[in-house]
Amino acid sequence: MGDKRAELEQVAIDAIKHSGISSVSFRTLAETVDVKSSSVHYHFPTKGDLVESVVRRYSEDFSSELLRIQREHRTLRRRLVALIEIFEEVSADSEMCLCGSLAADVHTLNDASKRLLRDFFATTESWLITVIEDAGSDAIKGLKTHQFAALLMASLEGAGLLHRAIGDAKHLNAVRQLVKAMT
Amino acid sequence: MGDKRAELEQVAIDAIKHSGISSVSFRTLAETVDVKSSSVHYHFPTKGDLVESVVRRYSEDFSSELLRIQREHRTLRRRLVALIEIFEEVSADSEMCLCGSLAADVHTLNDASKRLLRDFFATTESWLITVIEDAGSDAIKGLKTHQFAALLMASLEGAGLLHRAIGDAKHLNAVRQLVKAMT
DNA sequence: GTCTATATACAGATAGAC
DNA sequence: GTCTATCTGTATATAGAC
Repeated sequence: MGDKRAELEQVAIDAIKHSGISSVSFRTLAETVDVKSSSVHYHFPTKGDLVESVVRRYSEDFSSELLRIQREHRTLRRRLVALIEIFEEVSADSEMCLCGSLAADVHTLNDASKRLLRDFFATTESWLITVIEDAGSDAIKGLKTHQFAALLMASLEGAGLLHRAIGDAKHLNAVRQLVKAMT
Repeated sequence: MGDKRAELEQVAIDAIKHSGISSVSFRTLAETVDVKSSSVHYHFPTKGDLVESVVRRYSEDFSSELLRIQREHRTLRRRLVALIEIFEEVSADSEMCLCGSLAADVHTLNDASKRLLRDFFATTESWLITVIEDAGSDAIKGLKTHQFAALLMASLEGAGLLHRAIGDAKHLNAVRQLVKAMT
């Protein structure tokens, strides 16, 4: 375990994805990586600093995944299904999107983290718009491109939330079905 | 203020819709209705009892709204738009669906409340299936009835979550557009 | 970088007087 | 039904030794 800071970030990310920011304390975090809570404060002076770091890291990793999808898949449908599969894999571990999870507790976040959350959703929707336009569409069955992107964003976050809460995959299945029906 | 118990429930409901269960404490609740926290414990022995009561009350009120929509509107599209408008009104107050808000903190709930949450989503989706079938459809543009219902449920909760978090109405607008495009 | 020790605040909950 | 007083646990955060 060379990089304690990175280790702490990863443990925090998993905990937030699993049960939200309120389940992350400096004490539990410290126990998991086998240090004392004051050592966690050495790496992250305040909880706000910790949250800021994990959102930044998660957003970077997620953007890389989006680029990988664009590289590995050529059709709109396959690209969208690949995105849905990311959400399905996270749900299979009883977790959800880190930013969706934090969105539920936005009132506890500092301004920098709020901005990073906004950026995450904006960036992901921009990617959606790009791959739709890349397929030569400016509308999908009556929905403008930006509306279809917003619908997918909301559906994926909502389905992820419901899956984590009640353990049912049907909502994510429905999103998958929507994509198959509309592309 | 005759009924302190009902008053406490209403304050708790508003707080949960606005910022989640973690924002509700016996102390803040007590101050809002001008009693002491021990008096809140008289009405609700534990926090679990309080949550159970508010979910039950919210679910009953919501079911009444669904019945009202069925009474006041005749076409599928108008009924679905009326449901979306409920979510839009809540979002306009910077709040979201109580059960969607609690879904994010499901790990803090007792078993009874978890069951009530599940029931809320199941009941609402059953209503959706009923009004779709009532319109004579067993599928909507490639989606089976139950899949379209699940998609709407996830979209509405997700859009409500995102609206509360980042203050943008575009996701709920997209759901409205979906309904217009598909009915 | 990590530790011990501690400050301070707030959480849920209970006992017993009125 | 509501109060005062209190218990216990946990949270974020800091000072200072090693």
